[in-house]
Amino acid sequence: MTRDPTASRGCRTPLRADAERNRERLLRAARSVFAEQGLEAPMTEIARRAGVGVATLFRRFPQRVDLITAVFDTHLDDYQAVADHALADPDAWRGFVGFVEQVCALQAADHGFSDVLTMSFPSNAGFEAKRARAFRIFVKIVARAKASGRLRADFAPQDLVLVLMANAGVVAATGALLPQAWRRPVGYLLQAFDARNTEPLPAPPSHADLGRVMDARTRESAQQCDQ
Amino acid sequence: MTRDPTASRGCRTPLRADAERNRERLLRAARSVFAEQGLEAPMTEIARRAGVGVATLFRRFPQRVDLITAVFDTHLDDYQAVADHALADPDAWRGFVGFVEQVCALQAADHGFSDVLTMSFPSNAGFEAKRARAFRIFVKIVARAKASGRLRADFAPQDLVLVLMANAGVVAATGALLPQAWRRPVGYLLQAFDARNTEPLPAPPSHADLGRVMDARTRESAQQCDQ
DNA sequence: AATTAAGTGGAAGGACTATTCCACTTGGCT
DNA sequence: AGCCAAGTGGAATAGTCCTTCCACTTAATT
Repeated sequence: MTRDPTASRGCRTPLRADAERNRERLLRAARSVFAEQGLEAPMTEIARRAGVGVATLFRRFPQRVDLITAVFDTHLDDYQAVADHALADPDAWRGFVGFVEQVCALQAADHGFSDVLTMSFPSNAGFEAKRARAFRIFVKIVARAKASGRLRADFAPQDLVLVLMANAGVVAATGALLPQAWRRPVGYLLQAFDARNTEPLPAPPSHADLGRVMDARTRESAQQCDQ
Repeated sequence: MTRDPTASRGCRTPLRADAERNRERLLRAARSVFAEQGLEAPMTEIARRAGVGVATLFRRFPQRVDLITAVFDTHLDDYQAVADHALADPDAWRGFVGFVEQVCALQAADHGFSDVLTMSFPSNAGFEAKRARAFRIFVKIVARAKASGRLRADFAPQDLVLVLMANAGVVAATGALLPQAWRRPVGYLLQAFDARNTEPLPAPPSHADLGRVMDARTRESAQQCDQ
């Protein structure tokens, strides 16, 4: 994409060419390890797969969370693209359904991303800004689908987070053995979101509450103090 | 409940009185630790809370799985009781809905049980027999609710397992911070199970497939070889 | 009260992982 | 070509947890 070696990170002094090369090998290795094993994969495994020493990994990404946000930054772009595409769908309901299905498919395809979607990373403002931007698109998708009459009026945008948590549970349990199993519960949920279902529901958690939950999840998996 | 000290386990020689006392303290401690921290809580923490040495814990329960099945055996009785109660409900649909809600509530109340419900323990035949018996009741609950016309015809009993996996995900993520958050996605799912929703769904996993998944989950969390 | 097999606690050993350190290497510049 | 700051790998340290071991204690029996 970019040729400027400084552009890939926000640092003052550009990395030496070999260091930049190693950084990219680390990102590639981390991407596949996180996808296979989740966010708590051993750092040594990532360094080994990248073919560099662990010191190089820790010098470039002092905290696990730095590596995580660097790896999944591009995934958030995919997330955003899926949202944009859904909003552009001439059929509002189909756009909504497609968005939920595709995001759940992203979760199923990447064990790490599955968790990232239900955690927050306050130490990386850019990362959270991307998430917030995609979520704002989703709010529009929801509004449009409600206006079309197909999405029930009491659907709350926060429900997406609950869906992602539920799907993460299914994907974590069924994993590689039944890679399509998640489609069934997601199918049920999508039908429940149809406006033909009008029975009252328990109240959704507030946006702020979910933010606190997502923060807490990050903190418990990263036992080190940040900043 | 029982006064016969041999009755609480299937062993030949009864335990010495002090040993039996320690065994019960261990079970009580493990119950609360598993509930709070999940099935992977440190063994030393359990021994510490029981006020005994770790050796006592390992002598009585050589493998973690032995402790888990001993602790959750009584929970399976609750599970069974909930199923029996649901089947006895004069309103078949209300029985079905109540069963799903109550089992999900059991998951929310106990982090360990939440996982136990989606794992299998082939090394403990009695444990699996109890689970199978409760599941057979659930199959009847399902058949009766379908016959009443309120439960959609394409609901599969295996869907319960997927619901439990999804709920485990929600409960694990929202945890103590939002102890009621699970009610909303479960509410959605229950509405989706209503016969008014007739759109086709992705096929459910077979019973055998889910059995394999549940076995695999047990194996990965217990890295030791069994038997 | 004496005997002894059963039971006990805590230390020790071993596996695994995160993180730091430092002697050595190398890219980029003159 | 030669300098040197930037960069490197792997060893060393530290922390956590599981599991075993063994010298000591105690319940039950006589």
